[in-house]
Amino acid sequence: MALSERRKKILRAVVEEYIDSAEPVGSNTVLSKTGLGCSSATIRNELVALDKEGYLEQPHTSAGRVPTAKGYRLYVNELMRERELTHDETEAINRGLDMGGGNEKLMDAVGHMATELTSYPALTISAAAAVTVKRVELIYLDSNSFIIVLLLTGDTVKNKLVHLPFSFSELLITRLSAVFNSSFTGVTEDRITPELIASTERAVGDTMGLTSVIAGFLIETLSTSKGGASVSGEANLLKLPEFRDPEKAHKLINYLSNSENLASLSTSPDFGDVKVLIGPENAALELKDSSVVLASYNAGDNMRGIIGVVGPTRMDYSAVAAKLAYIAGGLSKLLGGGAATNGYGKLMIKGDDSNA
Amino acid sequence: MALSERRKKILRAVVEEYIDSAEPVGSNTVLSKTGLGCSSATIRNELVALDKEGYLEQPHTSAGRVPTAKGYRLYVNELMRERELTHDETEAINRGLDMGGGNEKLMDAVGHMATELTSYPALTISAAAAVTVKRVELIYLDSNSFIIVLLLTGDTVKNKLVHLPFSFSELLITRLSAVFNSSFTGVTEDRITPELIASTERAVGDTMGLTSVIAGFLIETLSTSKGGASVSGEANLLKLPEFRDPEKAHKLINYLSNSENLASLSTSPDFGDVKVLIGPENAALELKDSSVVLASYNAGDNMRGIIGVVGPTRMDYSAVAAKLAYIAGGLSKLLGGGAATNGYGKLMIKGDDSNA
DNA sequence: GTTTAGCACTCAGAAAGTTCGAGTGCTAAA
DNA sequence: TTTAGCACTCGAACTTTCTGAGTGCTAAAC
Repeated sequence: MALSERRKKILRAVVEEYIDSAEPVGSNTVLSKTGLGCSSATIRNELVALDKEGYLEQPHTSAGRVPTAKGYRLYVNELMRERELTHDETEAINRGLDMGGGNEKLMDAVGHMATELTSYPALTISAAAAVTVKRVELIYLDSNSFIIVLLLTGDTVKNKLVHLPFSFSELLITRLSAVFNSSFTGVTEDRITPELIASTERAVGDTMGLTSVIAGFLIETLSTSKGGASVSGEANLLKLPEFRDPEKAHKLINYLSNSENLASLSTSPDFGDVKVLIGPENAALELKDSSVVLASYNAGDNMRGIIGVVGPTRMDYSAVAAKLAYIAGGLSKLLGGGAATNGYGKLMIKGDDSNA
Repeated sequence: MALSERRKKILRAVVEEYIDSAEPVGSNTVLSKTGLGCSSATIRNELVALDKEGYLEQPHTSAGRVPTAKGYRLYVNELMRERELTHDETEAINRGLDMGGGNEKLMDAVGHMATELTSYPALTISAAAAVTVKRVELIYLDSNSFIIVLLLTGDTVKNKLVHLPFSFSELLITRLSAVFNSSFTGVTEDRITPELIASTERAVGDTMGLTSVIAGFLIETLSTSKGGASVSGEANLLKLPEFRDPEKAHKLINYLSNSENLASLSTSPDFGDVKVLIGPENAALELKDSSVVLASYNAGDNMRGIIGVVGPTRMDYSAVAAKLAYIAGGLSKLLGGGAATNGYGKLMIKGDDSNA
């Protein structure tokens, strides 16, 4: 059953007020916020109705109302006013994205920026469908050491300095370089078999195991480059009244510091959209009292990234979603070589309605 | 004035009990801990004396005693029993150090290990006297892009993929490579002047500004490689009773998350030793209620690193110091190509006695 | 049927009061 | 110098009281 206009207005007022104050909202507050031309008694009647329908609840009789997850859901889906970013905000984001640097550094910086902008912990997740090596370069340093440089899909560059206790010739390194470029490029991790390594070893006449060293680094690099997740700004939780109990904060922070947990957040197939997961909509127990807002972006070369923030259910969804959408749009443009499907920074919220 | 044997025993008992329990220690507890053959009244008399001399204090009349910074200082300098690491502990550390990986990754891993081992936030700081580039390699990819690979003193390798909106020849890249290797190696950041860049540009016939791009990356790399600091495991503070107030934890975490703050901790010229800074001995206001334990190591090539932990003044100094000393020793061996001055893992505590 | 004034009622949280006991300092005797 | 003994202190925990924001209901007004 659809809600009357008035009830919607009231629900919106309760949600927005509660987001601000973190305290149960009473009928008088609603009255003054909505400017509805009726008395507080009327509002109370409406509140009872919203309560019955499950959009609001009371922490205890004779307290004001607090939105339920269902209430937030409706708010996010229908009631929320789209928040335009200020010029300063878009400027700040553009500047932040501009600073270049390696891929990982960029993600780090983006995470910090999201934290800065929203004052919630931010998370960045990236996942590649299939990473392969595009180019292998070996740099001979001296008879005991050389550098491996790998160019991966997604234009990430990885390197490693190898130092060995025995000597080898520059010629061997050159030969290895050529062979690796012909046999190991465009190949996914699982295709680098012991057999391939052994045959390469024979082909190049490597009796010292250099081939395995290099192949080992390839495998390691490919497997660690498949994706990653990190958080920043966890300490911001401590400022929030819902985490007045350090125990609670600790639990959530612990959960977030495990990158496997984070990675599991990325399952949702949203692209170019912003996704909001409210309280119990989260699969993880540790997030049942919190909300997560995620925006995904196209990182090129079949890579997909997600940037998000975690906060209390009482979160300024509208501002957070707008900021993340803008950042994600910028990243798509920067990395994916094109705008996101919905256009750069266009806010298009898709919720998880399964629980609503 | 030197303390009598009995008073030392009592002081030690108070400190160790308080480290354990975080609660003021009474005369009866001391009695049962020391097994001293006297009555609690005698202990009380001694406690009053220790109180008068400034080693202990009472949170309020009729509470037990708590060590002062001076008390901890004496404990650390004279009373503390050296803690031997268990086989499991040394094993764990050795394993942790073994896992190789790039320099930064290693430091990250070491920080996490220190956190794991001590359950306090750990910090890693590194500082190089003068970083220079040992070798420059340019890898031509296509007419619009190439990779810069830099080998720095300390055997760190840095790279960057450069993508430009105009074409250049492979020949130019090769020439640039040669010139950079001859003119820019062994040179500190401040010696890379606009004049040098301009003359290089002329020498190599670069009209497109590639030289500046590469030199810019050199400068950037040299300046960011001079040192760095990072923290891990901040959330561990939340478990401690002294940080029951989230506000307090937040302040400290904030302080620690600023790497400049961390860097300023490294001023103390200890080498191969473990340094303990107790509460007010810390220069920073934010650390006045906390203690910091630092161990430094030789990272080779004139680089010096520090690994440390931050915790409440009530910290198990002996265990923490032993663990850090062992880690630092291992790092010296691993990176510096030799044992620390005091031998691998030998514990040698040097305090800051200026305030004692 | 909807709205509103009016009022009794509820209940968390603050404030004030009470109890409890660990631990003290002091005294006087050993 | 040590110790038994004892009055005293004071925070922590628990109880009680007070307060007021906010409710739900009723009955009259629109």
